[in-house]
Amino acid sequence: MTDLSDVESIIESSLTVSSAEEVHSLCSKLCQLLGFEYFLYGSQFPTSFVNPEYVIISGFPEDWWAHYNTQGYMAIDPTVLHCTTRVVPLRWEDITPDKTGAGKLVHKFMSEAWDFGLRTGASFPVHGRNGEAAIFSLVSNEDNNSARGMVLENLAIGQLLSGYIHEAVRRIIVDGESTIPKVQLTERERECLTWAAEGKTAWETSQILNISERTVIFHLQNAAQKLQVTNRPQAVARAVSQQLITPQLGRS
Amino acid sequence: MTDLSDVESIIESSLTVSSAEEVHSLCSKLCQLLGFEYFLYGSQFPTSFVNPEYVIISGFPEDWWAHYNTQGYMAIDPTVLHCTTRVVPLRWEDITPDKTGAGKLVHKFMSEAWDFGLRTGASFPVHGRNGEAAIFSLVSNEDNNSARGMVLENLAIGQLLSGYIHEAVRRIIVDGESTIPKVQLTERERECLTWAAEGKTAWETSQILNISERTVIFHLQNAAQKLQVTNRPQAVARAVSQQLITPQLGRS
DNA sequence: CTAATCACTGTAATTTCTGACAGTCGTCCG
DNA sequence: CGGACGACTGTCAGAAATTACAGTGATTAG
Repeated sequence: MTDLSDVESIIESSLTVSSAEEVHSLCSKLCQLLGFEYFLYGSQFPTSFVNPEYVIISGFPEDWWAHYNTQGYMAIDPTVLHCTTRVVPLRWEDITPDKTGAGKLVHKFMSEAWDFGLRTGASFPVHGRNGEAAIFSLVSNEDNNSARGMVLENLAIGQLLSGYIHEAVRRIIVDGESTIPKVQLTERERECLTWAAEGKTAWETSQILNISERTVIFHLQNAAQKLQVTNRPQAVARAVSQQLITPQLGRS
Repeated sequence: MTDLSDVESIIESSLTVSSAEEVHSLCSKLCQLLGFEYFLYGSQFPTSFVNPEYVIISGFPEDWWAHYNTQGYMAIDPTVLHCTTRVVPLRWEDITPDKTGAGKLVHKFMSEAWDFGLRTGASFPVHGRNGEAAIFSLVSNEDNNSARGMVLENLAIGQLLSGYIHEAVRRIIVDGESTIPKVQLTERERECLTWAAEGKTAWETSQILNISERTVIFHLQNAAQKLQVTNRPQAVARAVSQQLITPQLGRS
């Protein structure tokens, strides 16, 4: 079992790191601490549905990672699939592809990973406040009961620390320089977008907010400009996926 | 430290529970196991931005919970605020409202909670695959260092189990009967919605997909009907928030 | 005080969306 | 084989959104 003070120290470090390199070494440290050889952090920010932004911090063997990318394995990786759809960790031993059709590819993928030293591990999903999805994997190159026991023992710690790692990345990447823009909407812009997302026309929204239809259009146009989008459906999609508008608390 | 086999048994139970009552007793069990007196599970499903669906499973003192609701405390509850914006647990001892303005209300709120026996605890955020946000709180009525130590020790376990609880609720509520409908879109409907969410007009989408503009409109109308919405922005908003359309893997 | 920001309003031309009409073609399943 | 379903296409009228024009008034930060 891992020492509580070590975990606390990693949490504290995660709150102060300020570059991707520091996150990398922090991950390495926690990886070692928990007894694993390899790690991988990856996240996807919903800046666009067709070309989302990715942030990858890899502690996987370089040749495997290169192979993974040239083969486009992300599309079939069962850990990625799990982490985009679930909120609980995936123990790699629980991956059981069927031998037919798509399962065959997954089988090949996993045996290749095994050959590169990625043998026993767990993947932790993190879903963030801005609609981003992240995965953090911890992997051992042992393939035995002791390694599997280690995975089980660290399931909770791994899930907890994945959250802190993700928030560190988020702070550095999104709130920092980055290609991922930070958009500040005004109260009115949010209101108008919310009602648009609710299916109201500009005129209907104007009745709800007791302002003129023209003003509603004005706010929606300003919002669209800030979001760098060209029309209302796209503005609504961005606002929703970046969680600039969220279901109101305390209603219903 | 909690026994690993107890945690495993709770995880297993979470996979088979089939009613809200069973979830309640499962939560009670884990609450006791970790040494707490009270729990609360709450989640919000983004079925609508104005009237979201709530699922509450309360193991809080009844009179406090009634008071909480009549006062509309959800809007100011710092644990709710934390869990809607963060992905890591909140230790209640870290809540430090300023004494000015809104902080004053929070202060009042917390001292009232203390009076009802809610004194030391932690709240765990869970963000789900369909844009839903959940909070799981574990609370002790002790207010001393041993209780605070207990919170710290169970931070990882609590975060892990919150995920399993949430998935159990999700399975029962959303995939079961429920007021939250499960929508199945066809491939074409998803494609058309995705491009609409990218800001493409029906005509532009028709060029991308090599079909007629009329057909794109047709698919969008069918999607809107399935989603029970009245126009395109709303259809896009629903599809995004229910993650019926998601950023494509392996691009960018 | 000045500049910036936000909330607000109007007109007019053009494009896009919505809704209601009416169909074809192919596949899968009982 | 018949029925259900998905993908596909067309026209037309009315409603809504987009773009571009041109402003007012209030508040706030430097």
